[in-house]
Amino acid sequence: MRETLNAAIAAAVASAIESGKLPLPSVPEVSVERPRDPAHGDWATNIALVSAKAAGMPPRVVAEIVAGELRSALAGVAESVETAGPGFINIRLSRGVVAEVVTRVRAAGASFGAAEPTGRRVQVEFVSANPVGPMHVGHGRWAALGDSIARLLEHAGDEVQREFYINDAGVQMDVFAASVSARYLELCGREAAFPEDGYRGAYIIEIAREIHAEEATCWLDAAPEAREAHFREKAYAQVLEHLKRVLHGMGVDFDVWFSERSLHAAGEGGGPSAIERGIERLRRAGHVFEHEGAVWFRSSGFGDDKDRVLKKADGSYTYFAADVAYHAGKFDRGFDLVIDIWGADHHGYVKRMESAVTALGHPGGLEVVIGQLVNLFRNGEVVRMSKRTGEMVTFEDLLDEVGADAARYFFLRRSTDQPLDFDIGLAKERSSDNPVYYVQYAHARICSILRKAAGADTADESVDIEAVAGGIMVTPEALALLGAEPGTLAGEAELGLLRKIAEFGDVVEVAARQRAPHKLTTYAEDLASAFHQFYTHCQVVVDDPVLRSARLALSDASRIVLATTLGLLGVNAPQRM
RNA sequence: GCGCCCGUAGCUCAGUUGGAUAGAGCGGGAGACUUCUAAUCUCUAGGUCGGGGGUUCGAAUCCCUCCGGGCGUGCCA
Repeated sequence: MRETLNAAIAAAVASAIESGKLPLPSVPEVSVERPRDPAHGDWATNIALVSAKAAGMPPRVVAEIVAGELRSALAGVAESVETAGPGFINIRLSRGVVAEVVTRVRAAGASFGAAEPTGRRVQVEFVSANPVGPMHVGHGRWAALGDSIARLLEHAGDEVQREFYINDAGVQMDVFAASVSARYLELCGREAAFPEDGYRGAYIIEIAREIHAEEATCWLDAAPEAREAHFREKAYAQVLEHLKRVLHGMGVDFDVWFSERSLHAAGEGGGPSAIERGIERLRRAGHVFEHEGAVWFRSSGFGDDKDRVLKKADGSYTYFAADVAYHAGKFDRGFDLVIDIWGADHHGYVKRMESAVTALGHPGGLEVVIGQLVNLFRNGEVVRMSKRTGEMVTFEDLLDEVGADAARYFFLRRSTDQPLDFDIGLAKERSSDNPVYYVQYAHARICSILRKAAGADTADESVDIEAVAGGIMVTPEALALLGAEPGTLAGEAELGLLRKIAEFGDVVEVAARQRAPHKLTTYAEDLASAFHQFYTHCQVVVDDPVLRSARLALSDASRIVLATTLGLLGVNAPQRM
């Protein structure tokens, strides 16, 4: 519809110019928008305001001229074309045209609002936690965020791969192993000094206990190096298993789990490692220099504050060097766009990574989304956590308590760059205060209506909703009954719902482009609200078979869009509550 | 000091990249179930969009400046 109107407006302006009514050198950029206020119609254009100056005429006069042309061009499509305010042209579509969206939604089903395949290959990398402990709630937010962005991009036509980068190289793994080792020795009844900077969480004891249960005391007198090397792998495997299980439990499954270690390992036939080859690439491009015994990347040449070390004076590589190699590899794998989702505490890292990707020959190929942190509350009270003592509410605890649907929904409800206050009490509440239930309830209500329409008990779970929905037959003439009584509560409720459904395509497009799933939760709540109003003011299963078919079809279209929206959020759409 | 993010109703936040009278939920006040789920709906109160300049037909939105908060600023990961 947007395209149709754009074209019609451009043509109207062109014809006004041609007939000499409008003194303009050329047709300006046309844009139509949905007015905030429904009293302003379905669509509005500011074309007259934009071009008034060039035409040397007051905006309202320009608007009148264009509106005159538009009226005849849009006969049959628009019910009215009016000028208003400082010079807007408001277009009100005829009811039949507005109601067509019901047919389009029901024909498209879950793919309503989806774009044609773009052929673009996108990788979304997210969570990417150190495998040395349980996920915290921030990881949960990033998991929900990354997965939903991936779903949005898929809906927008991209081919998407989800990847988890496992930081399994580096000193944190040694600290981890030493911590487990100390707990193991304690379990064996031996005094053991706990590492100064060790991980003190109770989960370390759990891991040690499992090893102890399996292998008893056979590592008690082993050389510390051998013991820790063994424990490191055992503990790593356990944590990785935990990560996969928790993520799967919330509906997040990765295509690739990428090990940082593989970047350090020698290449084919003992050749240079991926890290060494990555540095070599930067060197060949002329962006590497040596200084004070270290190897540097000249990131300052790409807008970074300062240059960054790749290889330390002691011969080891920085985390950044591994990341350079890792990102080089992503583009080798053929991705057109690489999206990284990082916690806010890493935002100082963005510039250097972008610099490296540009230096590798992929300017603009990397996009970093920064996810702000999560503050946990319980009924208004802050939940205190201590990193030092390891006391914390893990993400798994949170999932167990509030469930995957509420967790995902709340994580995605705020814009990405906004810190999130997560209230556990509210997320569990089964009331109207809780937006996730509000939205799901609208979906369940629709299913209940469909069951009734099929002549079944409204609570009969064995009813196949899709089959019932597929059996609803409706004619364009019937659909034109929707909103046939504007000004009445029923008529306005029907029109409001139709308009909200018609917005969906725009919402998905913007949410995908801006990597902003929170626009989906806002939309979901608006759509649910529009449906609840419709439900209150309009009896769906009425005696008149024509009106009934129209309202059933509208309910069904609402159901489909509601379910699709929730699907993009990764939240279930229950048929009964 | 420098860099990034944020500041909108009592609270938590939207605001479609410059549009019309700035919105929603919660909280406050008043109402609606013989009806397809009241986990719902209706009405009402509440604002110098942190302050001040600027850009223009038009600014919460763009530019400058100041105030206030968060994070970052390692040859750590």
